[in-house]
Amino acid sequence: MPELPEVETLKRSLTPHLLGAVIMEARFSRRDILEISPGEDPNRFTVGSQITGLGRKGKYLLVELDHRRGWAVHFGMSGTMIHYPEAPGLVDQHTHVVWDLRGRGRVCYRAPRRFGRWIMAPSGVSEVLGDRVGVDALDPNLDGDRFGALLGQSRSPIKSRLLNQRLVSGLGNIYADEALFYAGVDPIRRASTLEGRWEGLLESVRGVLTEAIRHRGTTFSTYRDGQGCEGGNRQHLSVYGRVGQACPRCAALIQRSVLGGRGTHYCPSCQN
DNA sequence: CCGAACCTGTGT
DNA sequence: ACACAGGTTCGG
Repeated sequence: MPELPEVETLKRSLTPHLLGAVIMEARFSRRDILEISPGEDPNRFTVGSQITGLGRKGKYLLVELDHRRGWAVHFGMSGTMIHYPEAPGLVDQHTHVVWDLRGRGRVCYRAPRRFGRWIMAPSGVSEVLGDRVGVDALDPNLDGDRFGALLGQSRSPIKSRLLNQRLVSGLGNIYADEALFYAGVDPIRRASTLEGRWEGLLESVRGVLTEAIRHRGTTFSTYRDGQGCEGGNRQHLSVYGRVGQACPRCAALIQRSVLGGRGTHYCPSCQN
């Protein structure tokens, strides 16, 4: 579910409640969503620590504990992390992590489909992701040339390149489709043929992401921010989820196809 | 590179 | 019963 704008919204909405809090008690109820170093115990690793910062890289929420340790949290398709001012909050069979904060309520992580992951970082939460997450799409150091150099070295469809988190991170199915629409680029166009259009595509990527953050993310069904509130960006989407509706630019009908196994939404007339 | 796999839930 | 869903990884 959450792509970059949703995780960014989550981070911002959780920060005032979590920053500086001490984790009094923790319950990790499913081993299979944890990536932990052998011999480490998630509870012992966590309990008694102070939350010293919240960050984000791509679609990962970085929870920094004291002594440079922490957790890198991924939400898969259906994950949520909600802060409740007091217990119990929503705890059911899909709630896999619960943290009780001293005097500051409780955080519950739910992931009904269990595609999410908690990656333990015993030394450096931003480094633990290694090369599985490339430069963040909103990183100011990313420019058109670098963007093109990263994505353009392949004959794969440009949309598949945008979805590859090892190259540039943060885009998922919604915002890849939206960015390609704004840039006027056909999703199946081969990446190696985008010569001269990288600057424009990167501008479109940044545009759709920052607008979505401004609207606090897109909620189709399960996305919620740190207080359990829905995002308001859905009504601002141009093509995603709008099959059969008029293109906002040329009034042709938005189409849907399947690319790399993902539903792909585009205007057949504006995008080439 | 595509499809399948990993999961549960929802809508037709 | 079947298709589909905001993601990632693996095998062929």
